[in-house]
This record gives sequence, structure tokens and C-alpha cells, in this order.
Amino acid sequence: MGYRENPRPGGRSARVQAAVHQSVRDMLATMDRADVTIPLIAQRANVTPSTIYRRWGDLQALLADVAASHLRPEGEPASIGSAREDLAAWVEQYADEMASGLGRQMLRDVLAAADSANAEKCGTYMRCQLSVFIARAEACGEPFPTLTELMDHVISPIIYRILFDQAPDSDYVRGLVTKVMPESTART
Amino acid sequence: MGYRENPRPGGRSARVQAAVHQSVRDMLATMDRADVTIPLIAQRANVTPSTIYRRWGDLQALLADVAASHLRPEGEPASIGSAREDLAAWVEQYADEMASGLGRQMLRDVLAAADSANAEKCGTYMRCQLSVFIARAEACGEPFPTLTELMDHVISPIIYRILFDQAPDSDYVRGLVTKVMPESTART
DNA sequence: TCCACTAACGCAAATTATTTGCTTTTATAC
DNA sequence: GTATAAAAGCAAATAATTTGCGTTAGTGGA
Repeated sequence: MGYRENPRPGGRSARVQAAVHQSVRDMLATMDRADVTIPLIAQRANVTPSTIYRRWGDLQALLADVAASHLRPEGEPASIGSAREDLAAWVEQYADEMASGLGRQMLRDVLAAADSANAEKCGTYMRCQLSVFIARAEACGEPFPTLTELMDHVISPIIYRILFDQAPDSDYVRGLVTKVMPESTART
Repeated sequence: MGYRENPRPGGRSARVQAAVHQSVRDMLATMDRADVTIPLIAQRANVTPSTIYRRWGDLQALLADVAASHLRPEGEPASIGSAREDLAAWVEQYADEMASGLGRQMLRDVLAAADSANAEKCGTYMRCQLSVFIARAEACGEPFPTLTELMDHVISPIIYRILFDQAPDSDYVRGLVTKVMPESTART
């Protein structure tokens, strides 16, 4: 009677989910958000509206689901130089992506849903990614901030500005990373 | 043909706005958010649904408007002791309020709206309030963080946690304030 | 004071979205 | 294979949203 969180891959349920997600992504990329409705999404995905209503509940929940799955990291962040440099590059790209129109909308969709599960998922994704840098630094004996320091003093200010203020620029983001580094490993 | 942002006080338009806002606040306080609909709000406010649709557009916009107006500071923060102590007390209360179910919902409502105007308003309110503490400290010659430091290292982490993680507790909030103070004015 | 003007409201019909009961399909386990 | 149950389809019923048009109530000028 209930819908499973993660449908078995290859099954009908998984195909429907993929089709609906794809349909949503296409529509968000090409049309005005106000025109994205469940009946339209259903039509594009070759699915009945009631299927979507029963599975996701409402448009906000569906958009939050799509946004969260897009926000899930696809792989390990690149390892080019020191952990500090890798982190700086990764954070800068992340900030750019989130500050863009689409990124901003994804953040909003994730937050707008009645259920906070998707928002918490995003927080978890973020901590996982940052942990990779911390582990690398530790492996090299490179001094590095803690996870809490990174979340509080780098990620939080970036997200806050995107949500409540103007998008942060690159200089600002680099400054945050520099300031959080221990023992003034600073450069630039 | 357009609706004015700030209706003249005492006019019919202002009365309708007040009635609708009141109706929304009552409903949010007493019933499940999923049951709060525009037709219901209209009925309680003795107004036609079409009036609300024409004026606000949709439910999200109306909720964002109500939330933002509730988030507007009502007066200067209390001045009991040093600027540092006043700030700590004020921030702690702010964090508590935002972390509560209703506070959290207000943040979400403000962010969920298609128009980011209300979210930016909230950012502005916050900077105004913090500026008061900064001005007081300066008047007393008390060393104090800058506005940017307060926004980035105190407010942002609190809001981020509320939105994407678990609600921050008092100890954590006090720690943020302590850490941002210059020259280790720290105590407890 | 009265009149013209217009923003904002009310009403109701038309449209569109959402819910729901019931049936059918399709993976999965036996 | 067959039984089972989750999930999809279909269609009728309900609820929300949009819209055209007439009415009301503040505003400003004679």
C-alpha cells in the first residue's frame, strides 16, 4: 500500500520515476517555473497525473525530490594539488553552481517542501563531500579545518547569501576558505 | 491596474490586507499547514478568493508576505549590559524562535516564494538589527565584530543548521558568539 | 459639496488541478 | 506457473484557480 523509497532498479516503478524526473528536468530547463504543472509533467512522462499525486503528493514534493537527486554528488571531488587547493576549487565551483538561477531554484525547491527529509539529505551530502577533503589532508599530515568549521564558516555563509542576499562572488568565496585554514596557510 | 506595495493606511485596501494576514496567522497557528487554502483564508477574512488571487497571486506568495511581515523587527533589541552580552542574548532568542516549528515554517515560506523580494527583506532586517549592536559597541569603545563577521559566522551557521540540519542548541549558539568576538573577550 | 476617476473588490461562469474508488498491470516469491 | 501485493491506469467527483464584467469606495479637482 505504500511506495518504497528506493524502487528496485529495472522495475516498472523505477522507469516511471526516471521518466517523471526527466520530464521535470526538461521542463525546468526550458520553461517558466510557473507553467510547470503536474498534469503537464505527467503528459510528458507518459504517465497519469494520479500516479504522480499518489507517489509524490504534490508539486513541491516532486520538485524537492528532483532537486535533491540533482544535488547528490556524482563522484569524489577532483584531487589536483594540496587538500587546501582542492577544497578551494571545489567550493568555488559549488558556490557558482548554487548561485546560478537553476541552482538557486533547486535550493528553494528542496527547502519549500513540507517534508524536510530532502533538505537534510542535502546537508548530509555536503558533509560527506567535505569529509573527503579532511581525510585527504589527514593522510598527508596537512593541517586542515574540522568539518564543523568548514560547514559553519564556509558553506553556511555562502548558502545564506544565496538565499537571503546577493550571490557571493569568487573573491568572497576564496576569502572564506583562506580564513578558515589553520595557521595561516593563507596565500592570495 | 496594479496593486500598490504599501496601501494607504485606513483605506479599504489596507483593511483587506490586515484581515487576510490575520486570517493566515490564525490558521497557521491552529491547523495543519496542508489544510490552509486560499478559499478558506478568504472565507475567514470575509473576502472573495479572487481578491486574494489578484492581489498576491498564489498561496506561496501570500505566506511569504505574512512570514516576512512577522519577521520584521518590532523595536530595538534590549540593552541590558555590554554590547557583547546584549548581542548574545538577542541571538540566542532569535535562534530559538527560528528553530521552533513556526519559525522554521516562516523561513521556508519566505524562501519558497517565486519572488525573492521577501527573502531579501529578511536579510535586510537582520543587518539592521545587528547594526544596532555594532553602533552601541562603537559608542562605548567596546571592541566588536564587523557586520560581515556577524552575518557570516553567527547568523549564517544558525540559519543553515535550521534549514538543512538539526536545530542548533543554546550552547552552540553561545559558542558562535564567543568565537566571533575580537581579542578573546570570551567568557563561558 | 459634488462629480469624475480609478484602484480594488465582489460575483459567477469557465477552466484547470486534485482527489478518490475501482480496475488492471507487472514484478516477485513460492 | 500461480498467488500476492505494490504500483499504475481510468474516470467521476470535488476543489482550486482564472477571468470577464459590474460595483464600491477612496482621491482629487472644480
